[in-house]
Amino acid sequence: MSPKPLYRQVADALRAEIADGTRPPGSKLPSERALCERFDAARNTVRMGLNVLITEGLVIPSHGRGYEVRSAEVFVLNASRSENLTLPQEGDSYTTDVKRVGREPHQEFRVELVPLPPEAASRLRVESEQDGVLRFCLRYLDGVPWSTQATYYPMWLAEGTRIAQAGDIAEGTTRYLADRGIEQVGYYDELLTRMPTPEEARDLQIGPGVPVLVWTRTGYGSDRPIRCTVTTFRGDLNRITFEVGDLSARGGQP
Amino acid sequence: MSPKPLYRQVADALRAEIADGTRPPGSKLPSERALCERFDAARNTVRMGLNVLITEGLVIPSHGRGYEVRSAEVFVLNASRSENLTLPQEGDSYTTDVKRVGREPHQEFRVELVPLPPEAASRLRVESEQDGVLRFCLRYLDGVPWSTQATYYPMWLAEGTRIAQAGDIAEGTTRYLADRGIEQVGYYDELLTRMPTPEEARDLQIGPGVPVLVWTRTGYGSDRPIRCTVTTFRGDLNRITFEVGDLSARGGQP
DNA sequence: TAGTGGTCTAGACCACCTC
DNA sequence: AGGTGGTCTAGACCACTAC
Repeated sequence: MSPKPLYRQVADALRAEIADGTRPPGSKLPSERALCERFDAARNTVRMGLNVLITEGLVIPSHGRGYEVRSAEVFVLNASRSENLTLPQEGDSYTTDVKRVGREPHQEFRVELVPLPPEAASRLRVESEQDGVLRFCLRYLDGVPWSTQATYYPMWLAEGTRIAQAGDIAEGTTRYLADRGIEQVGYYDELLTRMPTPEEARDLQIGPGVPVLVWTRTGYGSDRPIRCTVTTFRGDLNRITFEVGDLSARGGQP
Repeated sequence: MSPKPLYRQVADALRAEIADGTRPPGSKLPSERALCERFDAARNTVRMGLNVLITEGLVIPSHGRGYEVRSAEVFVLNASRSENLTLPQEGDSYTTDVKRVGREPHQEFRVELVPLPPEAASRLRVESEQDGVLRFCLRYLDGVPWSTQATYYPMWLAEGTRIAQAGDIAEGTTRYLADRGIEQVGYYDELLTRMPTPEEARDLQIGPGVPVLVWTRTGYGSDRPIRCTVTTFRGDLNRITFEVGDLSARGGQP
């Protein structure tokens, strides 16, 4: 039996203390130098142990203020009800969903004409590099960066609509298009997870050790795809749900 | 302007070389000592830079063999078609789905009577800590650990069925129960991502810097929940999809 | 055996935050 | 000012892998 490396002992000990409630969410860990004494280790070794916990998403380091045990308050997005045009909405789906649970939405918005990235182009079934309309949102919840959403539209759809024009579409683009005869009759959702790119980490203010959840919805008209929406969530703050079939036995649970 | 820290320069330079194809997936990075020379840095500093790339999921370190650029070959699981009893199946959903794309499934299986964990108990609407049946799978794809699946059943359902007995149920449990009058009329899916626990990292042989994708499906009968399935995927190797509505415009795409 | 990454030490100086 | 984490050095020895 080889003994565990010292830095793992540090990580394991602290992880156990977090798990059993000795160090509740929001509390501070002892300082690195204090942990050096406790474990009789060099500072680099203690830092390696703390790094494990950061990578596991358990603690957040703050320069000059110590390490804090992370608290988890997640937002649940119901992907089945989102964009369901038969449900009552005030404004777009995001605003509706967030207000429904009594939290405060805010979004920064922009519209661009861009060459379609390969993933969007293939999903929209147009040539890659061809231009398309990008409607981009950086979304906040109670002032905290929460997710980014990029929706790509093919050029043929931009003509004769306000899609390519700057400015929010108050009723939501899905409804706006539906009212103009471009109806979304079905969609294809893809979900994946990975570590954030440096750009995503910056936009969403993601610390190290937190993955992103990427939700790609391709919306279809009766004869061709009409849009491709890529939503990137902070993995530590979000959960996505789908409802299928008869859930009357479920009651009104969240 | 403060210059970037040296270890970030190391990470950025290597990340760029990976992105532009200079270092293709499967290739080896120069050794730590070689990178020390190239960047005129101490070994610890180079290791900090490499650590960034590990955390981003871009490279995998192997003791004694160097760092390898990770290659991504993902498996796509269609959660809408999975368990759809109207589709032809040979055996359970997992086996069917994997064979459909010409890959080799393998699973290690066990059945236990356990106190229900809180998340499962609340979803099954029984008291926490009460006993339930756990059917657990560790699943491989082409010999690589791919996902774990834990399905919890309430005790009332175990009586008079083979659910609580060890051994695989060849036709799949969903069909087995349906054939015995316990029909799943709807389900509620939840998706989240996080970093793996040490146990998950061991079972799935997940390296540092790779998140897991957790898919929880609660199946409902006409009057109450009948099971809760928690599937934990390696985030680097899996993607989940959902289909809703009329997708005839989509054709037979994968 | 030689080269690789894994672990670890004992310092140093800097940048940030709180008081 | 004093404590915190952030960065960095220059070594050391061990464990694993390849040849």
